[in-house]
Amino acid sequence: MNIISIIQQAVAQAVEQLYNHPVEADKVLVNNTPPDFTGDYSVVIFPFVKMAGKAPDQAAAEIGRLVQEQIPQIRAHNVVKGFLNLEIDNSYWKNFLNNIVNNRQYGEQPRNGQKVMVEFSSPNTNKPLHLGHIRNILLGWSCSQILDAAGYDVVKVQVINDRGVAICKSMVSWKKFGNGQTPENSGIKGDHLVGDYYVLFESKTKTAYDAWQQTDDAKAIFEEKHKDRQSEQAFFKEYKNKWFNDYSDLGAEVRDTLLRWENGDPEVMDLWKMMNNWVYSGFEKTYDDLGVGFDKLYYESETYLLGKDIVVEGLAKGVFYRKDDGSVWIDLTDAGHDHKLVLRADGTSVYITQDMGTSRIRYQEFKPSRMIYVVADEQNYHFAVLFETLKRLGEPYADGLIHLNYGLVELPTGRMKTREGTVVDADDLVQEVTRIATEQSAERGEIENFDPAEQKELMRLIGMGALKFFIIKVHPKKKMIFNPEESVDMQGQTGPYVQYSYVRINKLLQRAELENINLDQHAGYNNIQPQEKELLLALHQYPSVVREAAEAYDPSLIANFSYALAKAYHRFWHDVKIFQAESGEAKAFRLALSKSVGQVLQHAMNLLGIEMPARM
RNA sequence: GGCUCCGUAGCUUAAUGGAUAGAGCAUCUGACUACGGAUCAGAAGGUUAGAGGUUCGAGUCCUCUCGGAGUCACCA
Repeated sequence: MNIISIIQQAVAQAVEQLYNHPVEADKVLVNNTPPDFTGDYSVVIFPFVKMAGKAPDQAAAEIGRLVQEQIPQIRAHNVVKGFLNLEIDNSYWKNFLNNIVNNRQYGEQPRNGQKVMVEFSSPNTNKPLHLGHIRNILLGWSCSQILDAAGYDVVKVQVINDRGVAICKSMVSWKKFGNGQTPENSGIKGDHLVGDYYVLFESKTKTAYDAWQQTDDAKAIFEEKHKDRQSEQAFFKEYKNKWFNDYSDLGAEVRDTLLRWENGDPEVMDLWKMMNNWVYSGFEKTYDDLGVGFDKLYYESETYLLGKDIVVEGLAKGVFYRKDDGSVWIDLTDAGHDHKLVLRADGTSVYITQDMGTSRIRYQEFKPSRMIYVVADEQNYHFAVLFETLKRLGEPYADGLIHLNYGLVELPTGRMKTREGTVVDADDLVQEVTRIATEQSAERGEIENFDPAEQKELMRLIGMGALKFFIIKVHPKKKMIFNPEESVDMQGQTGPYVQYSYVRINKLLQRAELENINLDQHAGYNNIQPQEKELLLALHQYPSVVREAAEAYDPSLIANFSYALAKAYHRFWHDVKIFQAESGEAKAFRLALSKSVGQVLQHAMNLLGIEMPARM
C-alpha cells in the first residue's frame, strides 16, 4: 500500500483513539510539504481541532506522536501552525525506487473491465482541418490514452459529417469552375482542394449577392421589409439566407444537388463519393502527422435518418408531444431549458434526432458504460438538451453521457473566420512548428551527423512536441488565444523542455551501459539530497495524477506534472554530480533515479501523444 | 433579456477549501573550459475584476455589481 494511504489510516485511527470521534481515512488531507519546511508529507490537522477540543498545535503533536509510533517508515515529525509534517525514512524511498526502476507500466491502473467511448474530431468534409480541430483532436486523443492507462477499455470514434449543404456547395463549385482538377493532376492535397472550391463558392455567392443588392428588386424588398431604423447593410446581412434560397442561381443548384443526393441520383453520388474520398485521404495524412487514429467511424450519410423510431417511442411514453402541424417536441422547461423540436412537421429529423439515434446504436454496438463527446463549448446547450431528453426516455446509457466541452481557440483578433481567411490551417501549422524546430536545431548543431531523413523526423517530433504541449497544458475549459505570429515556444514551459530532460537522461544511461554500471547497487546510499527527494516525491505522485486526470478528463494535469518533473530533473542534473558522484552507490542511485524519471516522463508524454527523441 | 462559462504579474498560465498565490515568456543580472546552455541560479513584476457573506482558513463556496464569451434555429 502507498505511504499516503498508510498515513491517512494512521491519522484516522489516532483521532478516533484520542478524541473518540470517527474519521474517514480518505478524507484526511495529506499534502507534499512545502520546500521551506522540514518533512516530506504534511497532514492538515484543522479538521480535527473541534473534535479534540484543543489548540491546533497541541492536537497535531498528539496525533503526530501516535502516527509515528504506528508507522515504522516515519523517522521524524514536527508541528508548525496546525500542520503535522512527517519525514519518511530513506529506506522507504530506496525501496520505492527499486520497485519502479524497471517497471515501464508504472502509473497505470489494473484493467477494470469497463468500456468507455470517446468521440472526437468529427470534421465536415467540405474543408481541411484547422487549429480548432487540433485542440479537439489532442484533447480526445490524450483523454483516450489517459483513460486507457486508468484501466478502461477505450473505443475511439469520430463522426464524419459527409453530407448536407456544405459538401454540396463544394460539389457545385467544382463542377462549374473546376475544369476537371484533381489532387493528382494539381498536386493539391485532397481536403485542401475541396476546401478551395468551397471558398470559391462562398466568394462567388458573395459577389452575386452584392450585385443583387443594387437591383430594383432588392431595393423594393428592403423598403417593404426592413425594420425601423435598420440600415441597408444590417438588413441584407440578415436577409442573406432568404436570398440564397429564393434568388441565387448557385443556391438553386445546391438545393437541386442536395435533393438529387437524397434520391440517390447516380451522377451526384459519384461526384460526392469522389470528392469525399479526396478529403479522406487528406485527413488521413493530417491525422498521421498528428499521430492519432480511430477505432470506428460513423458517417452521417448513414446515420442521418436514425432516431425516428426513438421519436415514436417517446410519443408513446408521453415524453414527447405532437403539435397540430404534426411536428414533435419535448418540453424541458422544468429543467431550465426550453421546448425543443425533435421531428419536423414533414417528418424529417433534425440534428438532435440524429444524435439520439447514434447514441443508441453506439450503445447497442459497444455497450460502453460511458460515452464522452469531445465538442467545443458552443454546443453546451445542445448536449444539455440531448442528455436530458435521453434520460427522460429512460435510455439505459443515459447516466453515462459526458460532454467534454472545451473553449474555442481564438486569434488575437478574435474568432477564426473562414470567410475572412483567418483560419489557421492544421497542415500549415504542423509545417510551421517543424520549421521552427529545424531553425533552432541548426543553431545548436547537435545532430548534424544524422542522415537527412532522421533529422527531418526528429524535427517533426520536436515541433509537434512543442505544438501539442502548448495546447494541452492549458485547462480544457479555458478558451485559448493563439498567436500565429509568435506561434509556439521551444524554451521554458514547453514540450521541447521536457523532451530535453529525457535526452539528457538517455545520454547518461547510454554511458552507464558502456561502463557496465549496475544501477541496483545503491543499498548503502543514505545521504539523499533535496534535489533527489524532490524527484522521488514527484515520481511517487504519478499514479494518482493519472487517476485524477482520468476522473476529471483533464490532460493538462499530465502536462503540468511532466513539466514539474522535468524541471526538478534539470535542477538535479545541474546541482548533483552523477558520474563524478562521491561513491559508487551514490552513482548507482542517481542513475536509477534518472532512469525512473526518464521512464515516467516518456510514459506521461505518451499519454499526451508526444514522442520522446533520443537526441535533439 | 433568460441560461451557461470565464476574469490571477505586461503576455500565456498553475494552485482536491489549507502554510508566504507557483511557473513560463518578455525585461535586467549572473553560471562549472564539459554528465549537452532547448539548461541552471537570481532580480523585478500580484489589492487573484470589485463589494459583501460563510469558514479556524477563500483565487477556490454563496449573493450582488462590473467586464468578456457562448447559446437561446423546423442549421449541423
